[in-house]
Amino acid sequence: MEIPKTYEPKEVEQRWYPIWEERGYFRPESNTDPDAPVFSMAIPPPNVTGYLHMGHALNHTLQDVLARWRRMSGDRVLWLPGTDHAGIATQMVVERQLAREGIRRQDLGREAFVKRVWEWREHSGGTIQKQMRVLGESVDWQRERFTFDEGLSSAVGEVFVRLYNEGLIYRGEYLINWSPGLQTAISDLEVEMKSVKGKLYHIAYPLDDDSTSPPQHVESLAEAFAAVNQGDAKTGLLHTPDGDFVVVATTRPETMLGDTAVAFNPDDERYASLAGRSARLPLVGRRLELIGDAVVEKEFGTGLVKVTPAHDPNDFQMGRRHGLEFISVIGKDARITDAAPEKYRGLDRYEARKQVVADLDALGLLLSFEDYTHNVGHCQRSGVVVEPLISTQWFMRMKTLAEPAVEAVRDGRTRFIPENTTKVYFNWLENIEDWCISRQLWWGHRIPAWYAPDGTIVVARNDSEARKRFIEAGGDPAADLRQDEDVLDTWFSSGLWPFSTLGWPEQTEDLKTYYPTSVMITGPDIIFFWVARMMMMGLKFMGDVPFRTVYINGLVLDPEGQKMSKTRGNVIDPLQVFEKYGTDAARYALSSAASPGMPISLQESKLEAARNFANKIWNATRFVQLNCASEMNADGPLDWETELAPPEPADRWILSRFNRVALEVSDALAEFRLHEAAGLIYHFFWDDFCDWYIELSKPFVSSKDPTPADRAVKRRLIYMLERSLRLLHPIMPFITEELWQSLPHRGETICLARYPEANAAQLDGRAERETGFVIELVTKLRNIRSEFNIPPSTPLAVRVAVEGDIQDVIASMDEQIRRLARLDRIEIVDKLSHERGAARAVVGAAEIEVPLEGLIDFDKERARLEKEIGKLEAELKGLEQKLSNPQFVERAAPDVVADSRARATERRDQITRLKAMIESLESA
RNA sequence: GGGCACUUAACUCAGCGGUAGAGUGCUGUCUUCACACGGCAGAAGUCACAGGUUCAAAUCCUGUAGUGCCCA
Repeated sequence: MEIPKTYEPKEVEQRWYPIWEERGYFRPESNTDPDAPVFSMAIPPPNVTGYLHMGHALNHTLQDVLARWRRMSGDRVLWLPGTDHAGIATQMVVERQLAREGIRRQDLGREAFVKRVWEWREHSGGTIQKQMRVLGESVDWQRERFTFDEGLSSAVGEVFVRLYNEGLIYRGEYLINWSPGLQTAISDLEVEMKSVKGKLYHIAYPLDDDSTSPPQHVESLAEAFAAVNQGDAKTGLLHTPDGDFVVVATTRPETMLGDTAVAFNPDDERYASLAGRSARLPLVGRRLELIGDAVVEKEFGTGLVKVTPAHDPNDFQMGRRHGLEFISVIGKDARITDAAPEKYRGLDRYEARKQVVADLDALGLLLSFEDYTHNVGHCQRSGVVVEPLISTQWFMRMKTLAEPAVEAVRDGRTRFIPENTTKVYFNWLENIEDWCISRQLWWGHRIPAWYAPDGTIVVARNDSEARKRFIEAGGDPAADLRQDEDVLDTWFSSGLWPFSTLGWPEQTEDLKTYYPTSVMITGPDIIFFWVARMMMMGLKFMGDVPFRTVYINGLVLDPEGQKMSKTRGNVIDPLQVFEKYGTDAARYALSSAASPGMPISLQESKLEAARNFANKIWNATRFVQLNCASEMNADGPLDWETELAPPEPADRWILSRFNRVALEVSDALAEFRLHEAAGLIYHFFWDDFCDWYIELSKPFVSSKDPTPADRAVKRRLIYMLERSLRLLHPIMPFITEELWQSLPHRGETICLARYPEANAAQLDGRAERETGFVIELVTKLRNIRSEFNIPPSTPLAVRVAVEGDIQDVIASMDEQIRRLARLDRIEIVDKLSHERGAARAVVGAAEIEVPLEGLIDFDKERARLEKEIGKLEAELKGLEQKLSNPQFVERAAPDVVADSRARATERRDQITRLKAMIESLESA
């Protein structure tokens, strides 16, 4: 059999997934144990529009590691895949396509447009699924769901009806965020605040003006304003020969066309006299009330603000509190409406701004304008500045839903990892506002509300139910009921995901079995959008949390630590990365970098290291295959105790190390420290298994005429390798399956093989100490060789002065030590010699001596030993300082004190022996 | 403006009360019969700064500075 020297991941990675999928390994039904614990996850559904990005690759890898680990550990695992119809995003994609054909969606009409979106989804919808298969994701494809499925849609209707009947969904006219770009209402969360450089304008409104015509030009107001405002604290009350004026500050002068009041803080002494007076609105002529309201900040501008109740959230509230008029002067097209003076009608909001400013200036009422950086709400999807305006929409009342969601995390029914994300979650839920759920789009779940000609609203699950209820309530059977044209916010259906995917509102077996799910792994950007809403909906409709644990993975950054974005042009395509380094390597790199909640900057060096690791695994297996062929036909993994000859110290050592690592890996995975698990396995495999265990085995496996003991060594190698592959499989599924299949194993796939569990009886402190000694001995000998530039081809001899058990260890591993350190002879002696041409070292309780006649000189050797002494003395000094402090001895934990004493004694002893070596050489 | 993180070897990051770690890079060396995507040996850090708690602080607390993310 020809095995390539270098691991070529591609072929291996293409081969296994179809087999895994066909044989149903990833279906929970592959576990036939009726008492198996259940582990379930619902995947965060990617948008159907798209393709997976690096964030998905991380997120999916982490989920797959957990799923595979739990599956191998004997759980009945359901990892449910699916996609989101992503209302706005998808509609935009298809509209853009149509635009290329020169068609607007309005030209097609609603029905044809929706059909077109479906067609497009059928056509390109498979991209994500393909990518997920490339990543090796162990999802149950037979349970795949889509938020626009029939079942999920009926869940949406059910929830809407129930919440409406409870008064938690209502329809009404309120100030909402309007996206002029998308021509739809959007929720608060879809508004992105961006810092924008604008201007702050100060505008004067005449006070107590009873004229019915707009005010005329006023001279010198600006100078008067400047005169009284020398310092920081501005005054907005001007007394002039032309009368009194109030000065308001605004960044949006065009909205003054809709002003219906001027407000100040009631505690602001400057303006106490203004209460009850009125002002006249320039350019329009409307009379404005002067009102006191606590939301006005005394420090902002002059402390006087114009109030535009129809175009600003704060002003809207003030308008309601004070019974002000709501005048909508900006329409959904972001142009000035007919409610404004004729001159401005039809102007775009920014043109209107220029015009208003010019006109105010002409009147002498524009007192100043200055550069001003402030935050402006932008539509997250279209990027257009959001226009707050009054519109009739559907809303969900959130406060009563939010409380149980807070409570469930507070009392630990759901746990967040990392723990500090709970603060973010609490903060949002505790300050939650009602949610605008209707969208003026065509792609989405149509709002299940019907309107009768008489204005009656009927909310029902479907058309016929609506009609039935309408008639029952005394409606005219002949009346024409029309369904609401609008659709629901995509997140409405996403919020139901953990139970709608399991069949709700039907009480299915799956729902009973897999809800609540075990873990939700998702990104930090959708804690509010999604996690919080799933919590609320799950608690409301299932009476229990949707998941026991929420793991928030970090952002994936580019190699410079910058956020990836299309505008920056630094987006890394995961598929290209997976192609270049191999899927297993990329998965390893992501897992090993995933410290919970921490951002990951994707360095090439990490990917290279992971690729090298994969190559190492490949070659270690190659070594075993080439050298242990005679033992490869065993029926399954061998039992260490009964089928292998009595183990040597090195065997007990590796077994002990393996069990220790298996224990630590399980702990790490259970606590979601995947990066730690990855590192543990890496170092066990590379350092312990490859660098030492395989090397120690070489004298035995290469013999042409193997003894029973040699064969036992080979079997142990196979045994350790097979178990190591199982330990690694959740992180690197393809290479481990490929190699595992080539070794003696039990079962048809490593996916369903048992995850190695630590066996406490196989932990062996003594073996670890003994082999630890051998490792140190070999390392010191290699160090001597390296220090004195002795080529590997020159064999050396060593004399070891040591007592007791260690003599036996050396004797039993004589051949291995000689091979690893390239020695031709190891001699046990009572005492070292005095010869000057030799290098010496202290190894634990032993002393060693390497005769190097002619290769070294005494001065160099003394310098080397003194350097060693220097290191030991530095350590000893620290220890002695501690131990001489009575409070340390008194108060520190007894084992810490004992440990320090033991170490101090050992160091002192080693220093003494090293010094004696130098002395004996000097006197020689 | 408020909140949450981060600042550790040249770079990217673990560690988060008891002897400073990894990967990459660097230096030297070896084409030894698994692997040069490798072996061996090695150098490299006042753990941002300033206080405090403690017998003991990279680790806990407070403050300062810088960086990032989130919310308003």
